[in-house]
Amino acid sequence: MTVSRALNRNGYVSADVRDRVLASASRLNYRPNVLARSLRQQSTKAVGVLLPDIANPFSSELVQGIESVLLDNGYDCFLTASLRNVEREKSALTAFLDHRVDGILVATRETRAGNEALVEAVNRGTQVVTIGRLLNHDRVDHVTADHWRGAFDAVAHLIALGHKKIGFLGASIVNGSSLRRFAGYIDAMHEHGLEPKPAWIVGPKGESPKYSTQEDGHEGMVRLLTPRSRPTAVLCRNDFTAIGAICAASDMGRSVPGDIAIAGFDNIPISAYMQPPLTTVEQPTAEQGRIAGQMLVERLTHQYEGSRRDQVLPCKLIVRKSCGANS
Amino acid sequence: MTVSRALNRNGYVSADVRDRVLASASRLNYRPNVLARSLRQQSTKAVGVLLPDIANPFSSELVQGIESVLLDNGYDCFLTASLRNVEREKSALTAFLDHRVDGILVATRETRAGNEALVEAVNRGTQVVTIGRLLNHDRVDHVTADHWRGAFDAVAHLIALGHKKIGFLGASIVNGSSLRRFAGYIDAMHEHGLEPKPAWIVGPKGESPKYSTQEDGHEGMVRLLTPRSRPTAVLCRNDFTAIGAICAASDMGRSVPGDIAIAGFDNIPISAYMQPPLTTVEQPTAEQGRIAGQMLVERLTHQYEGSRRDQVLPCKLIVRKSCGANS
DNA sequence: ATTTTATGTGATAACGTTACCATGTGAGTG
DNA sequence: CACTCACATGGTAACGTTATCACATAAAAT
Repeated sequence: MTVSRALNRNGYVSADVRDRVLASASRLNYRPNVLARSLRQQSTKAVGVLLPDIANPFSSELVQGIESVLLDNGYDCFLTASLRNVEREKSALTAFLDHRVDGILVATRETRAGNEALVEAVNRGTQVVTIGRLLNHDRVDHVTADHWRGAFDAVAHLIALGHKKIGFLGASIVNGSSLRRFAGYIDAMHEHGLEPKPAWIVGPKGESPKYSTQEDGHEGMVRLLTPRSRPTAVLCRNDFTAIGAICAASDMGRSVPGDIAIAGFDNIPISAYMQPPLTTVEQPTAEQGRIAGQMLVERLTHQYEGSRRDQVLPCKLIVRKSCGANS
Repeated sequence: MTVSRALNRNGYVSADVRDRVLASASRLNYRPNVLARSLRQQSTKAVGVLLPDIANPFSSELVQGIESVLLDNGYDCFLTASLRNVEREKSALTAFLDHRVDGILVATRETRAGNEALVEAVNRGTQVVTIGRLLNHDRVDHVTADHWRGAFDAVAHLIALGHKKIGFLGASIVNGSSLRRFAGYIDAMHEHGLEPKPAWIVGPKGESPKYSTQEDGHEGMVRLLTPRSRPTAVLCRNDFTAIGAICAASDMGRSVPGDIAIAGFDNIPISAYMQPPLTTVEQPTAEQGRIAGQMLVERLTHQYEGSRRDQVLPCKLIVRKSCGANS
């Protein structure tokens, strides 16, 4: 017990004893067994971070924000990537719960099964904070960027440049409603008295909500440019799809932005280096991570115990050349 | 005890009792406490994966390979990103050790401090396998792609296309020797009777080994194209720098590959969608992950207890348009 | 002188598992 | 009939910590 006090520097220990304990510990290369400590204290001082995938600047930046807060507060972070796969997500969550993490940060897109698993986690006493994902639970805080307004602003920008036939790449009309970027596009069109035509909207074909890669963007742009009624501008679901779309347009002999303007979303670092540089919408990613981390820490330390907090951060339009603006 | 046997399905338990136990467990939403189990069994059935960064298709693919093997063998994986920062790497490693992972997979670039920490981990009994990183220890297996030959082949390709003034972007002559891609470039030049000029080689300016981003590539290409003695082709350290380089060339009014041929390394998914599509060297990333995972599992289960194994996998040249080959 | 307070040390139990051993049953064997 | 053997069940201790309590001493306050 005295040793424990000496190592943890709490309680009364004489300087002499403490020094001898610390000296022995360092001589023996002693490291406390976190398992035993966690078992006793019923707390691991570890949090799990559930990411959509990790080949993604978004995830990386988010994690930086998260870790900056959590490490400072004495929590270790363990990451897992769900690969946008429900099974993987559930098993990752189970792994976190089995390892008794104190809290979980979730940055994956919502799925039914995932939500159920999360609610169960909360009911078990694990604190959960979501990032860019809705989870209807009174004790689950939430932080997100305003994707809706980001898309709205991007469309407004395209309209200001004279475009009227504006398409969206990355959502299907049937199940796109949960994608706030898509909703922002639709609402912006209506707001400006324009009616989005179904032929200008391409996305996943089946039930799958996935449509996030360069391949998808390429395929989608081919579909957009083939029919008679073609858009003159396209807002893409994210920068990856936008990059695929630029490539497809170029493959089909169309110039960007001359024949078709293309805007992305997320402002991944590479988008500034495209030919042409990509106009896109930036979201405050690291900031979301920091805030989510902060919210989680406040829950874990009982600094905050109230009901759900929602924080929505603004996005920012980054104008480059892919939409023809002269800046 | 009987309950433990019933849940773990080992030892003798009557069918009746087992069913009742399982029924109760499921009714009570029981989950075994992994901490207690690990404490008792002196094994967590978890492995830590130390990644260079996570905004990287390389990491993502690697993790897929790793997880495919480890999950099948009953091990959970926890990821950490060192962000190419020695302090972060050490603290991540400490976190793994403190949480008593059974094994560690390391995919970061070697550093002195990192190596020392790893050797200490091994001496504590934690199994370590490295990926693309040398660690001189008799019990540490190692898997890597043949970066040297990949670069060698890429240079040979450029030479076959008629280039003689071939540069390298991403290493400095002083501390580039540990970068096998750079060594492959140098050796290929000599092998073909060409002498690489210092002016054709750009990389980090100080001690730092970092030179991996689009920004770096852009900056490097500007430096390459400014002086009188300019290369006609450049092999870049990776695809990110190559993409930055293409952008810089274009910014300076040079055509790729007309004025300057550019090759990358890694074949990240986006490289096929560049303008022009990037000629690059592919490494079998997921395969490295699978093999490393397999080696680790064999160590952990005592299926293999011999001395160090080294596995080197071949790279593959992916010819696209950025070097002017007509395919 | 007595009581309080601050300081220091250690015994004990508990966290939730499982390894190991002890015991018990009933069937089959010599 | 005694004996082995497969099957079944449970008691006990241990993994490495720390919360709690108990106690001891010395200094300070009454």
